[in-house]
Amino acid sequence: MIAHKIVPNISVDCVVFGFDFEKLNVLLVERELKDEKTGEILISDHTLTGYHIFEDEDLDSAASRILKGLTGLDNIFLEQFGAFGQLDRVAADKDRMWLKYINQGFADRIVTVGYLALIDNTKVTLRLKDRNVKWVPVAQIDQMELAFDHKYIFREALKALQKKVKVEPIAFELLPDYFTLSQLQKLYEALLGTSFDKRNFRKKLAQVHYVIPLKKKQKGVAHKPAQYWLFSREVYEKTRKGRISFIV
Amino acid sequence: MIAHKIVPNISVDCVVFGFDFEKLNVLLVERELKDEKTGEILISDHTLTGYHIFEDEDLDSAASRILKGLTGLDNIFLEQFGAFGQLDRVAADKDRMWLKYINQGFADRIVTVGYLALIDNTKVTLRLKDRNVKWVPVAQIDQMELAFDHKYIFREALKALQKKVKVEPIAFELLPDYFTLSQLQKLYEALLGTSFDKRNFRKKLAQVHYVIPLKKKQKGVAHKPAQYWLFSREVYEKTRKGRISFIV
DNA sequence: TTGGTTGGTGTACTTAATACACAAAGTTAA
DNA sequence: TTAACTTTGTGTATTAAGTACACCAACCAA
Repeated sequence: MIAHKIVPNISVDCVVFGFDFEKLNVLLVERELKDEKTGEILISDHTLTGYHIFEDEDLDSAASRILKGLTGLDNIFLEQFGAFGQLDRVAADKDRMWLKYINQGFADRIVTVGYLALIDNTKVTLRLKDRNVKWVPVAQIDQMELAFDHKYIFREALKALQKKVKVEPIAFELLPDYFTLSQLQKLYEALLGTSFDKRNFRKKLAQVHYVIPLKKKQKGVAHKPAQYWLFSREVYEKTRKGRISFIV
Repeated sequence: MIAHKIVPNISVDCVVFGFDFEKLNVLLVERELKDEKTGEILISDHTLTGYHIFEDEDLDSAASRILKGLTGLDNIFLEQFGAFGQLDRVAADKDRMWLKYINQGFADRIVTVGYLALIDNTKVTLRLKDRNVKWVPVAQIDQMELAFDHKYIFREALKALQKKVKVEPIAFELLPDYFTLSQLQKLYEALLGTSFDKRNFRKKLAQVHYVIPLKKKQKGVAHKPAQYWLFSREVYEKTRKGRISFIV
């Protein structure tokens, strides 16, 4: 493995969303710092997943690299949603202490580029050397303590996601290759924080041709088994109108 | 005036749009470099308006500063639409030559944050010391030579603008405080590259309460004078529904 | 066999989108 | 002063989409 030189004042941060068929979750990394002598816990909170870009890589590549490291997957949905450069974004005492502790030659002033990542929970087992990674329900983030300006960045990511989901069929990135319509509806409800009428939701889907029924059905469930459906990006690209929309 | 230290590898670029009641224009700065001895023209093309950020300012402040210098105005509509960090974005021969010539200690690798700016043409006279600034119709940009990756950045800006305009009432930023409905329609047509039926366009506007008729009328025009209207952001904020919408 | 659970469907009503044509109010030029 | 020119401003009929709402079907478990 080649050693890459980092750019000390530019990073990317990925806000990784996942859906567990119940609620929307974000991926956070635990951050803990103990006093070497006393064992006192100096820092205990969470961060988004991010790192500095390398001298020899693009922004997008840096984000892909980070996600690959985290999930083992390429081809994850990944999209910029903003750049964050507030003067004080890494200036809190604990954050300075942390940067000093990890001591990797980062600058005092860091601009970070935020990436939205949508992943299919069912395909992935997370890993990150030496660090604990976990899924946290988005509704809980407000009560949590996050490093740097990561809470702000998370909120912007969520807003961007909610906006985008109304206008483009990206929600499917959060589902397995095939899924039931109830799962899809629950996902939209989780994403947008609303609820839909089942019949109307399905009527709307019927207008669209890129959600396609399979022959397959659910098995082993204690109720009428649901049909599986699939999202076809190909059909979407071919049939999309200039108009806005799809759902709400 | 205090001397600010620049960040050598981070800049902002503003894509400034204006509307002349006929078509949509972008603001470009002429870039020319002559050989000192022979007088031969080495570079002759255009750039967007941008500059490096200072050590002691935010990204947003940097963009505001640049626009203030250009237009004399604060309170211009200004919004990030992307960060650009391709490895080769400042690597073309002429661009390297230019950076060497202006010799201000910029880095080889520069990440720039793109800002969309919408300005009311009627309020502004442009200025930029030592440089020619001009409005260029967006339709012409494809045939022009632009510095760095500025053509790409411009295209991304236009896409972002077109997307946004369908969903938020930002087009009004391009018009004077009061305007006729035909002007508004022409603006939407210019922005989206489509055309609308006059009656349907007005019917749609009538559903919305934030475009408000004034008592004033046009004067001195060689036809039936049109009524003036005004956009009220206040009414917009109060009456907006969660739903998407407004025009096309 | 019953009860529990989720899946899947249709109709009536309201609201928005689209297509389309002509008289009114001003200026200009003969 | 009149006629020609130009842009403004308006309404209706038709089609498409959004909304509100209730019940039977299919499977499992006990």
